[in-house]
Amino acid sequence: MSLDTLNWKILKLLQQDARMSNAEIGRRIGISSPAVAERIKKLEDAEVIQGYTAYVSPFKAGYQLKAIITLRAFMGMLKPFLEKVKSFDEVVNCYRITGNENIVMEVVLKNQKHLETFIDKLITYGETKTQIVLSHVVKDSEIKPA
Amino acid sequence: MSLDTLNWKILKLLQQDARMSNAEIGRRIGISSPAVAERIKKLEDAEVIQGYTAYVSPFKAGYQLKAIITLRAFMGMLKPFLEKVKSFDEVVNCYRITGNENIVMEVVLKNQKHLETFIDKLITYGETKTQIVLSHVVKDSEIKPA
DNA sequence: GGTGAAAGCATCTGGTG
DNA sequence: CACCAGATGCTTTCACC
Repeated sequence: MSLDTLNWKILKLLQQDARMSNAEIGRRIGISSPAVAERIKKLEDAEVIQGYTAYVSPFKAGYQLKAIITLRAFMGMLKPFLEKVKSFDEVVNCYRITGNENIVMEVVLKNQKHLETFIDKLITYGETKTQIVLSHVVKDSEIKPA
Repeated sequence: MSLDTLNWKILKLLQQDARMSNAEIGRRIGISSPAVAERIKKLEDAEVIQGYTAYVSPFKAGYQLKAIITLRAFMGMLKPFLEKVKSFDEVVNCYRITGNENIVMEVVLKNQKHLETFIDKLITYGETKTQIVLSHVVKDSEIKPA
């Protein structure tokens, strides 16, 4: 998929505001709205754009705590964990990584008690390390031309 | 801000597809489109919804590598780093955390060479630990009622 | 990539419980 | 106060160039 200047301008605008109308995008980058629609469709079909999402504040939604939890899975427990983790509502992001530890997760929690019960759910799968998030310094910054 | 059942249904739909029209949302949850528009506006004003974004595949955009980099800042280098990190295009997310290490970052990189030059940029600020992401098991899962 | 007509949508207004 | 219904102006969509 060729990402020319125009496509990158569209990606930039949609990353900044996914609900911007095609007409408005067209006005800003100097093409007609059908042309914008066509380009967006191709970007979606090529899976350059994988979806559009509203960013809901976990804090405003009742999650007072954010944490980074690292897991070092016990022998034979990595596969079961990878299946199970999808069902944990607390886990916003989960990465499988290289190194001594196998998993890094970003989790949201209601309070300390919730953190405690969540960690208890993990101990069957492996050793955990928990780091509480103090602030979110950079938040889903936009992908730029490589 | 009160998050009733209807508001949570709207949040769910917008998290799944931020470009869904108000009319379509209204059809699915059983209210009129002006009512949807009004509720969305209030959710935005209360900063429950903090924005709408297109998810662009880093891989399709030319970033072959993803990594989790942990930084333990040198004495007096945390503040300068927190200022500087916003300008690093490679950093998609950056958290300040509790514990021995001060910072966790999610970064996207073109290739190993790019990883090397990026780590070089960090060594003035502190000690780094790099973990290459093998797979993204859970990706920005939606926030659910707490 | 543009244009123009038809269908659909957002938004404003006024009105109801 | 939250919602609905109808009118108006944009927007999307589809034809075609």
